[in-house]
Amino acid sequence: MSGSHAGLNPDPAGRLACADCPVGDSAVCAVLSPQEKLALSGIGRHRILAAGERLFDAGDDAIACATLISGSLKLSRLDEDGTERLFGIIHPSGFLGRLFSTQTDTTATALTEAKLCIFPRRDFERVLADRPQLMQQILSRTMDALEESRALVELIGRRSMKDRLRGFLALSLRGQCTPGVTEQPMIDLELDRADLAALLGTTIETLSRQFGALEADGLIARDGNRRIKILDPAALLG
Amino acid sequence: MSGSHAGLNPDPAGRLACADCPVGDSAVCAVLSPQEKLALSGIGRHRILAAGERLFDAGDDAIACATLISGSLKLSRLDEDGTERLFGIIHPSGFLGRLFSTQTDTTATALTEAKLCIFPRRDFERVLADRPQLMQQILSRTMDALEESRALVELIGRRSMKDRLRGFLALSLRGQCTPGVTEQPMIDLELDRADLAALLGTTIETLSRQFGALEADGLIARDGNRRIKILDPAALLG
DNA sequence: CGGCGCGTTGACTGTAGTCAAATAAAGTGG
DNA sequence: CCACTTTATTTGACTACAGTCAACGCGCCG
Repeated sequence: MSGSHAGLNPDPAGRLACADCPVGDSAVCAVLSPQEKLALSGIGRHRILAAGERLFDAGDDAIACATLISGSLKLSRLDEDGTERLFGIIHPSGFLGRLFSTQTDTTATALTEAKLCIFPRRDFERVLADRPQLMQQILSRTMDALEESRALVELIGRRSMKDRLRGFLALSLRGQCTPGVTEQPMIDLELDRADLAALLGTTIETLSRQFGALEADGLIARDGNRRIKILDPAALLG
Repeated sequence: MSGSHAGLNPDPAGRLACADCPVGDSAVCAVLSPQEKLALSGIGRHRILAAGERLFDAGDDAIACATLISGSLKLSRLDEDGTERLFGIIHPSGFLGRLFSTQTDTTATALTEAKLCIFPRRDFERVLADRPQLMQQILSRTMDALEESRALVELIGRRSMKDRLRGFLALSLRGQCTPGVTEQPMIDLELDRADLAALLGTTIETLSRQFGALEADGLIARDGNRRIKILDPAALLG
């Protein structure tokens, strides 16, 4: 790798180089022609967030939407009493931002170092109006996000914490789609206990006990704090 | 009123009459010109659901999207263990349906008698591709729905049931937007206890007790099973 | 070595779930 | 309009589970 940021070589003027973008064929802009991408890249710029750094999803008027190039982000909001609540995790090629609307107070925080391709909201909306395929792409992803949010509602609506954690692990399992049929797949938790508790609507103590319970049941085995081996995938999904 | 269905007079052939549609200027189709509406009405038809009747949101390939004309619907899904889980309520002029996707198992059930304007998914998608304003309208509403779903996540993520119910009442209060500044506004619950429990992720017994607790606190007063007078709006929202 | 961040464990309390029964509301037919 | 049936909601007693506060273990870095 020649640059410090693998897979991305912005030219000296800071223009986006789409040609060698690692998510060029899976992000929303994949539906655009090279010329259209060039036009879009004219209004966007790159930004790198260090782990823990926050991007204001909508609170900031200038930077309202973005594609995640690498790393991962958590979407969260602060309750009125100061408690953090997680809504989901964004992975590379994911799109984030609230178009056509007054701003929300949802923030995006980098879980790892994260590279983003960000666009001013107004400019992006203008481009959108002329490119139906791009708008359809965004619509489709927004509907996916809605689906995902409802899956979360379903998850945290469960009464027992053991079921919530089981359900979360089941979702993670599907999400990771480990290539190659592993009998006992591994899950990498991208969240620490505090974030996972904020996602599932519980406390770190209860979470810890439920991990213990699932392990005692022979369903999982822990390897360090964030690696989980699934001993009985059938029981997890069932 | 001449017909049995107030505000709607489909012609003898079953074609939609958009001219006197009660939600014609607030539904997604409001952005279309009269001619465009005519074209759209050619692919849609009306349907009336009796209270309790279900419309398969996506399980049915032929009927995949719709605008609600009157009445109200609940969106729900059945957990693998047979428990119903609510995701939200649709009101007149609301749009429902999952475009551009494999089907989900979310169903829509009429809470009251409900009139819908339904469209075959494929046909609707074709129209969408040619009408950017309509697509933008749908995108905007989908983002609203996502916002709403996240508000629900925030709600049911709260640990205490009293807070959940308080939060729900607060949302209902904003939602109803009673015209005229009432000091002690009324809320009409559109859901029975079972549905409300399914929405908030609890049981009808606990719900009942929390209603009692809020009443004992002097926050609300109940009038029958579904009417709530808000005695202290400030405490509810705070 | 000692402090610090993160996760686990323990003891205790409070709150929500469960099963069962009573009461209130709504619908039905005379 | 009233008596009766059916359904919806409330209340009670009990149990189990999750939250809270506090202490401990562990790996990491200065």
